[in-house]
Amino acid sequence: MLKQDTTFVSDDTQVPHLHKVKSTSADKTSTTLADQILVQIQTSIIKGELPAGSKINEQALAEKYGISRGPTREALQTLERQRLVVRAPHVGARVAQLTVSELNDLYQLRSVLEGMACELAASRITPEQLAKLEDLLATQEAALAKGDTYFQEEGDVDFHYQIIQASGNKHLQETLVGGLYHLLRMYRYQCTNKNRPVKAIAEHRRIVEAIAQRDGELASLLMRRHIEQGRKNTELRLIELQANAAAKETLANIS
Amino acid sequence: MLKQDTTFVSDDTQVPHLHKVKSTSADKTSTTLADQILVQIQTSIIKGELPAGSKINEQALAEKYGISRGPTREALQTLERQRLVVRAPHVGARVAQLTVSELNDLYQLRSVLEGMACELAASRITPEQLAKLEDLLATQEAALAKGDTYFQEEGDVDFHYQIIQASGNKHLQETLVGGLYHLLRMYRYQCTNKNRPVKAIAEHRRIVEAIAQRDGELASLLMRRHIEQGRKNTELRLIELQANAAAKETLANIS
DNA sequence: TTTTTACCCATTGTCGACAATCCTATTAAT
DNA sequence: ATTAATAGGATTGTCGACAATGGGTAAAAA
Repeated sequence: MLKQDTTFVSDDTQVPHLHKVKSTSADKTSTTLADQILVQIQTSIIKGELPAGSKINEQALAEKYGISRGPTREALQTLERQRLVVRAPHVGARVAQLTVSELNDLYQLRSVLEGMACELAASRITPEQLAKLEDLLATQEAALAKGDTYFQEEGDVDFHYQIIQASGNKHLQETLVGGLYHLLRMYRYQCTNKNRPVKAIAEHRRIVEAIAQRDGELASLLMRRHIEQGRKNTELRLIELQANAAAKETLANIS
Repeated sequence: MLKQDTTFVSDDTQVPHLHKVKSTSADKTSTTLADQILVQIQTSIIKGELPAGSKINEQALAEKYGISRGPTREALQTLERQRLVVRAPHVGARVAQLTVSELNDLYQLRSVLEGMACELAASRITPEQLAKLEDLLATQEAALAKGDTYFQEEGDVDFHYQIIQASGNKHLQETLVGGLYHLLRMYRYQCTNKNRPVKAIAEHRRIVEAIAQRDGELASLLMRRHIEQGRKNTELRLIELQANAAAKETLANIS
């Protein structure tokens, strides 16, 4: 489920007192307006409701969520940090474009970083974390038996997330979770590779085993291969997606 | 000199048509207010004029630069992305704290990323980029002969920066330059290790040679060792710095 | 027709004021 | 004396309006 908010305050149980002043109440989330709409815009982008490469109008976006441009701008800046949005001064924000070369850059970097995470996790993971990881794996395998594709996707994100957590390196965590993962999810969602379910889970199992045996080198190798598989898969889908788009484009231009 | 602005538009040669309509022309400053004060606050933090761990008051900061809180807040959010500032909702911003464990996390990550950069650079660097890199190295060696410590520091940043550029991986560049490098500079500036000048330059030379010979594996190894040297150096200084601070603290409490 | 130029409008950047929240100091209670 | 509760002040979050910039359109020149 990839915890959204920003690190600190890991476990707080403060009662939010839910006194909504404006708009529809019944929100579980309190903190700040910018944070609330952030996750909404996020999912809009990842799902493609805001199409890749399209321009974003601050005013329109603000009105859509019933707030002013202030928090909207802050959310956009956060989305820029997450690589989901590109902004230029005095010009505005656009949804990130999905290109093959960027996909490769992204996965290349991810591969190195998660390889590093595995190596660290192998030497630092606690028994509790390991137990949680194995639980998750069991859940995934159960879901696989039922052919549940949605939880499959979520489970995969969780799997990688837990290993990153177990690495214990704060900057690594921030870089991956705060910076790269959202864009990754966008590629994966829109290139809709659901998927190679059987093999991926099997690869997960082997990675966990390597970590459990404290074999960081092996875990890292397996993870990098696992990610490379995902990259190939996504790349193929992206190419055909773009071919379709290009075809539609030229067709429209001719008519 | 670590190029400040935000990636995209790598090589454009569009003529801006310089048709200043209003205000005084001949300003080098354009773009946006937030960007302008950003670099000022940046250097204030890196140099320790805003002490590590200290609270930042938006209003006071805005007044100091003669602007309103709006752009100030945006600059602070950017500083958060650069790891120089930590913000909490409804509480505010603090300058990042320098700790030994974070230093290690940071350098560990940096080591992996710059190793990766070397490997990519070795296979992708262009003759022009290589020439520029060797020029820089020559300049550094010349500066070393004169014992010029300031350009030494700047030159080192430039050296690593050029290799990162030569890697050609956009996300890697953004992660290192946009995300990690500023905090790194802060550690290095405040732990004031000026330095191990002779050895560092020699290491630089060997790295460049490896890249020129397209030996990415060797270049990566040398780079990782080079960075580890820097880490050790900085760690020692940081420890004694914090020991001093702690001593002063207890002394003040006793009196 | 094509290119250049000038203007207008849409959009972003900035400001000051108000609302909501947190921190602190003072007071009250055990 | 120590802790808990409360009120006040200080600081952050949000809003609406205005200023400044860029893009697009239409007229003018080639």
